[in-house]
Amino acid sequence: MSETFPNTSGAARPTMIDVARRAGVGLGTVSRVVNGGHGVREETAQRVRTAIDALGFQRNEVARALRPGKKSSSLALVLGDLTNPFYATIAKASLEVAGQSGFAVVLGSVDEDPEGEKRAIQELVSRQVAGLMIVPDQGDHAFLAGAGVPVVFVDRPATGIEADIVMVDNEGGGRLATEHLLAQGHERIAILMAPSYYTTGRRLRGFRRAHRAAGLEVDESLVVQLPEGNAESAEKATRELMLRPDPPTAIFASTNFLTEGVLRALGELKLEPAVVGFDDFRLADMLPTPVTVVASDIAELGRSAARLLLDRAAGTDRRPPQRIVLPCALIERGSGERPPSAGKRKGR
Amino acid sequence: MSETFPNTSGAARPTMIDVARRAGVGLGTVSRVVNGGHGVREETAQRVRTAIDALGFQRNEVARALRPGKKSSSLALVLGDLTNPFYATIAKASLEVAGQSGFAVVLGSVDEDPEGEKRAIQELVSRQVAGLMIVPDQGDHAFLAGAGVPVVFVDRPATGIEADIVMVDNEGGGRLATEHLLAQGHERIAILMAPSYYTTGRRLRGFRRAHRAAGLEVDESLVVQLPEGNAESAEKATRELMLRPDPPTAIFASTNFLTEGVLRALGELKLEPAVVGFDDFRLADMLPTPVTVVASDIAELGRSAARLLLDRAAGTDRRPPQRIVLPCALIERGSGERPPSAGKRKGR
DNA sequence: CTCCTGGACGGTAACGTTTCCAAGTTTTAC
DNA sequence: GTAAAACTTGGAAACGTTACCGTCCAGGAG
Repeated sequence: MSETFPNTSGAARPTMIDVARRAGVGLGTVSRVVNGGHGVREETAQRVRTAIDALGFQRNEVARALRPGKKSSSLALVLGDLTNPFYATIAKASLEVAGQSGFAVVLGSVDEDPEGEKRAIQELVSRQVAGLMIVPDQGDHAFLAGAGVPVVFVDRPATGIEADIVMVDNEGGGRLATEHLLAQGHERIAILMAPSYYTTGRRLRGFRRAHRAAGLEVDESLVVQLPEGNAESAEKATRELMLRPDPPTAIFASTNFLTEGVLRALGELKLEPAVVGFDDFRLADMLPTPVTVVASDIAELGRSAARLLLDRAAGTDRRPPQRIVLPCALIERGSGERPPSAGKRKGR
Repeated sequence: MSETFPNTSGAARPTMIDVARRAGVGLGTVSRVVNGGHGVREETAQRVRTAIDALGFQRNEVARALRPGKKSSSLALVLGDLTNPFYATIAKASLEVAGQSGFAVVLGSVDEDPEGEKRAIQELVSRQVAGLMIVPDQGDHAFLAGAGVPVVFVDRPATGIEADIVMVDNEGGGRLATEHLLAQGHERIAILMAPSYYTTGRRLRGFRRAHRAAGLEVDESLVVQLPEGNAESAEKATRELMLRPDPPTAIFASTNFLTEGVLRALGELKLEPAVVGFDDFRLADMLPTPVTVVASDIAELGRSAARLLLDRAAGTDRRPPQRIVLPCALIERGSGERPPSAGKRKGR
């Protein structure tokens, strides 16, 4: 039968008052038992617990969160497209850590829209979350300072507010990728960058550093700033790049989606320059030429963020804003180890 | 300036009382204005709005949700591994729809653990969410009946409670995939199934139906029940399957992760039986042999679920439990169009 | 001019919890 | 044996909002 009608035991879920009445104790005592039972005689506590079980009582978290100081036992996570495995991994990892501490996670997904992000964040704050984990867009985040909620930024810093941040070593990763290509003898390396992401900028910096360290000039025409951060955009750019009279012999794709686009274009053109991508992705090792990437532990990004935020929310951690930087590692799979001469048409 | 210091009126965020004081009106009036402003003179309403803007007031959703009847404006979504693009897509889509109606989504991720799911759900219910979207595990969900919250099941039904459900046409999809392989002349088709999922069972049913319709017997030794639903498990099973004296000439992988495992094994063995997977996945078209799949609109699954739940929560929809079934379509890419004779060693 | 009607508004009682304080009870110390 | 200290316990006051119930005022009808 489809519970169209309130259940027989009465419509309302039992409250602490019901429990107190049933156990023959005061309201305060029930509360104490529910919150760990300190300062309650074991015998009394037992009686209360019996009543709780009998009634199927469950604390109303909303009422609890109403009390001043007591923030709700929820964290908020604001990020972009969950369909991007990068974000999904962060979400999963932070969910796990939060869950272990009895915290729920409220998700705010924002499709890379600066104004929408602010709205989403404020909605979440109005829900009295205990803390915010944000993968920030550009734009000022100063409005967060007044919110009275601890904030941890993930993957990239935000302007206008000083807060904890967990990120990967973008510059180091960019440098690693580039050095690897240089070591194969490549001298004309293109870099594809998503538009105005902080991370991409740092990766470019590593790219430049590696060149400088090798005593090479960066050909600025090979530094491609894409209009959009998706695969299509990268595919188009790659096609143009490779059809130039002086194409690069290697490509560094600064983002997982961009890597996909690059590979799509190359597959179509039947060209095989060396390719290194930033961030690992599923099936990277199963493509016609397995893809070499610079990767970091994205899940750890999410875990660290959640841990840090929980500590802040609990008031346990009163240190000044932390900055956690996770290392990147190169995973050689084939596409990044092609020599410069391989950039010719396949099967020449 | 970045509001580093609490605003002058005191650290706490402003409440309706602050607004009322500032606007020189009563508390009730502020509430009326915030909730649509009926029964308030325009002039007064304007004064209230001015005060709201001046103070940066935002309604405390927690306090609001405390009132009886008023559920919080949050939906809960309980699902498995967000890292699985299938789940991620559902999450993203439902988030979008909910967001458009001003609802937040609280996520409960459960790693396919029957007991953990119950705990997670109860935690969410205690947060007074307005509705639950659940991708259910096995196990009885009767305990939901008393929760007094509308429930929509996603992707698979649950026992013990009658509720709305949104799912894909698993049987039809399984039949479609199988018919396609049969049409290529395959007579020995293996099916790989994740353990005890409802969906997998239906897909098998379609598999059998297609055989029967073609007047063929199913070789039960080719119906492989995997111990786990991951790629590794499928990889191992595929290896064993293909090394048999009488290997199948085609494989139907009933899940996206399983498809991956199958391909991994085949790549290693350098064998090329026909392969059809259930559910599309990123890069499926870029693998050495592009992968033919039976796919459905997963995002629509999430959207429908959210829409349905919102209607239920609002009380708009009082129809008996609905059952929405989305169609599947075959996407031919190559791996499913190989003839039976191709199942030999590559480049023989 | 008075009475009545109706809209606008102010005040107050919930909602279910936590926290504080006072009162009661036991234990400890002398 | 008494006083003080420690521990239990009950009750009441918040938290910020909504809903209801009056009161007040304006305007129309008689």
